[in-house]
Amino acid sequence: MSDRRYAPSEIEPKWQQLWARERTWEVANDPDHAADHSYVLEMLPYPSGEPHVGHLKNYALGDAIAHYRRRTGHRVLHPMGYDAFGLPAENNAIKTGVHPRVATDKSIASYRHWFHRWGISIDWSRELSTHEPSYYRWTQWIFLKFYERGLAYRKEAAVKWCPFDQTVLANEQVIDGRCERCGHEVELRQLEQWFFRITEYADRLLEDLDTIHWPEHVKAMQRNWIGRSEGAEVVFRCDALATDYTVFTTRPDTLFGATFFVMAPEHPDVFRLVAGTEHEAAVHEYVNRALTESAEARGDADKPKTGVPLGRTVTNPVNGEQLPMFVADYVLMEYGTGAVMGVPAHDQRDYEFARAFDLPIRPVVAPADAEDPDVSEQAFTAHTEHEKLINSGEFSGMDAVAGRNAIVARLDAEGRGRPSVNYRLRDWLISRQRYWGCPIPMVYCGQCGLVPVPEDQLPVQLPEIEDYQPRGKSPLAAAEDWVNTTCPSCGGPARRETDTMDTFVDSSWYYLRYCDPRNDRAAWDRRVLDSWMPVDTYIGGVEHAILHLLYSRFFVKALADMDLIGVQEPFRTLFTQGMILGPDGNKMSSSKGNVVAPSQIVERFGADAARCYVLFMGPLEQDAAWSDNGVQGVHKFLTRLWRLGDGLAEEAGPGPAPQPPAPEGDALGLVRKANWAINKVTGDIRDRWSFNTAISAVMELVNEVYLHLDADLEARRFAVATAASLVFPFAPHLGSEVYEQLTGERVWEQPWPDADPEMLVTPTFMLVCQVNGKVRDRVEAPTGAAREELEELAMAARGVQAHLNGHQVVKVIVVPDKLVNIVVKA
RNA sequence: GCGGCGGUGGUGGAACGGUAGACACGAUGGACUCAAAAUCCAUUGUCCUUCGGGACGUGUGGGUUCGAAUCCCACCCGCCGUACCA
Repeated sequence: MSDRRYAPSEIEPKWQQLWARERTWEVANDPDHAADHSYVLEMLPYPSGEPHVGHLKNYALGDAIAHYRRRTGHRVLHPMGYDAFGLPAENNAIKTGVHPRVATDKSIASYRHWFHRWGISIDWSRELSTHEPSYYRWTQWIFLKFYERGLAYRKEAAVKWCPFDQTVLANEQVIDGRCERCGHEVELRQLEQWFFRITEYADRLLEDLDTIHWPEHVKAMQRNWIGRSEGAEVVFRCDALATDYTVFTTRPDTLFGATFFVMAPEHPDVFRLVAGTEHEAAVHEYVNRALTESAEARGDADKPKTGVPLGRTVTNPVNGEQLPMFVADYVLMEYGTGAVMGVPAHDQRDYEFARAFDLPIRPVVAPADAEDPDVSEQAFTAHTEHEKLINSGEFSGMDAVAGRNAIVARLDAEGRGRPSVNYRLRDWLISRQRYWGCPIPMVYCGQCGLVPVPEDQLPVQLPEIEDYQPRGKSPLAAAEDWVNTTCPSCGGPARRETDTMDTFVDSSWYYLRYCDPRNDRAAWDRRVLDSWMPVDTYIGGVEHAILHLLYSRFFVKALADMDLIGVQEPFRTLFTQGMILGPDGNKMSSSKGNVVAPSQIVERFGADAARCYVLFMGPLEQDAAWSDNGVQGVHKFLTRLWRLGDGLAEEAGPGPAPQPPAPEGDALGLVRKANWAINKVTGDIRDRWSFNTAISAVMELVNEVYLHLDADLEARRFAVATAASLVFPFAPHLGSEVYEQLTGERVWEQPWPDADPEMLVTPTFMLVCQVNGKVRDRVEAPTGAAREELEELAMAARGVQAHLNGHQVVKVIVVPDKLVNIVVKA
């Protein structure tokens, strides 16, 4: 072998330049032949600084799939873009005065550079960025479509406000009562804001989860987030004010156990109920304190129950009892109707409230094996068909399920209630009081009111400003020249909407634009779109499980309802990759000083080693800690493969490397191993997303060649060419290099190899011989031998004989081509 | 609380009812070197051993099975999501 060395720094740029020059990965739209289309997509990056190792894993993973699909006969769409609007760039602008576009574009250039340097097979002709007017023009167009259809609307509501970022947030962006961006506690504010009516799609978003191939935990998170509860609405009348109050309950079976009634502090009727009474002062004080408390403190389930009486009563519709009314902060305005019936015997929160206020606790559901439930310590919450109703008038004696249905049916008949479904999901608040986002294309006219900007006047361009500091309203409000406009309807003076859209709006449809990215007459051509959609394979981090992934599903359903797209779901198959942790096992962060920069790894070991290593670390969906030794190990493997290729090129020169016709001895062993590897790698990629074991199979093949360096040349050439071909999806530069050295061909133009079935079986195998399930020997046996023959061979095996010694054979289990288990009596 | 996912060598992990520990890291010994790096070879679950082999081993306890890391039941521990959601 020569003393030349594997030099990724020379090999890799060579192939990268060739792919760029020849535009190898570009794919033209061809809606007439949609059948073989495959859309492989990784979540688009938010460009900030340089890409990190998580990006490397994400794109290496998707790229392997894309390469595999291409070589199995698909036209593969594999595009790239940037989610370019957003707070970090804007906050940076506030600090430095540099326009967010400048910092963003710089970062995009870095990401673009590294995607090239990693050799990711991207169709660069479709590159897009959400901050370009050519993109956000269509974001605005979709907004107008939603507006037309009543899916975008403005309303005043109690919304989450981040005092640090000076903007409102969507529910999904509040984590544990804090802003997901900056970590500050959010406040509730009563503001008029723009919403998307995602709640209208709650049921379909829930049901259609059954139609897509997504990880169970992601589906579970979406189900939880949507939070569908079945129950009933029940009307409680307050005679003093001649007002009906409706509550939502999942436990109508417990209606006879209601002993009080509670309203949320935000409930609009609270002050009216106490106006002019002795309770007025106390209620005002309580409500004001509750409203100023932080969301986090108020949300603590462990804190003792508090509240104050309203001095009024409502009538329980099932038995006419008068229930005392309270206001208490454990009742939330944003769920249900903002009022609940209190059933202390069967709800733990009501139980705690009743104990604190010395209210009666009346059990109405009993376990199957007792007269009464034990409510001396806590509420009794079971309510299956095994529990029975007690103290419930004519319903006493029924089981809890039948009783519940009967009670709801009677309320329904009397007009005092009905079956009902409630959701936890709230409408999506999309307006933001910030600069660096997509302008909302609406104007306010003194004459005409709220007027949409006509489609032919899009895009509403984001104006240049100098002061990005948010002051409780959008910095855009200061751009007077821009704000003042004319009404598209009457031509009179009007003012533009100054809020911008949540950046999740931008990323809710980018995968549609990739299909037809240069179309300047429409957001997309419907035929082209339908030929690519849905995305066949979508890859990204699990952190988007209920933000981006739910919003995108909503978008597609809404667009489908407007007949703008032909699918109901955007992403047929989803794969969520695990995080790469720092070498210390912690999440990478600059403050911990455990950040591994891909640039350094690529410099030391090459892009192929970096890519292979992140896929080899363990199962792709799992988190895994970075190990420098691990990368070195993968680099060693690639070096060994390269040296085999280099040596064979010197020995034989380029030419076809087919499977030799009738190999024998070591050569046969190599040919078999190569076919085994083809079979293993193919299955691992196609059926299991098991790239770590796929790569280990190629390692085994390479090791096998090293153990048989004196085998026939043709067998070695076949084995090494096969290894290069199989490693190509993971290490495309090295795969291309070795394959070309051996054969003179471009590996990506070769079809994915097929295993020769004859080479997957051997004439003999090692028969495992067990006695009572314990392995006692292994003997060589002919493949396909009859059960009797295998039984005889096993019986005769030395290790078996030693353990039979006189015991009576009770039974013999034979698994053909695998094992024999002899069962003996002890 | 609720929902989801996991507990296998010194480490990351293989094995999806049939040989537990593939592949890799680390470690130990050796070869090649003046030396180091690189490379190559051997050994590497634990404990016994007369060196043939034997016993024990996949969080714990039961069960199903000829056979269980794998399936079932109960429990313990860990991670992730979510939570006064009525």
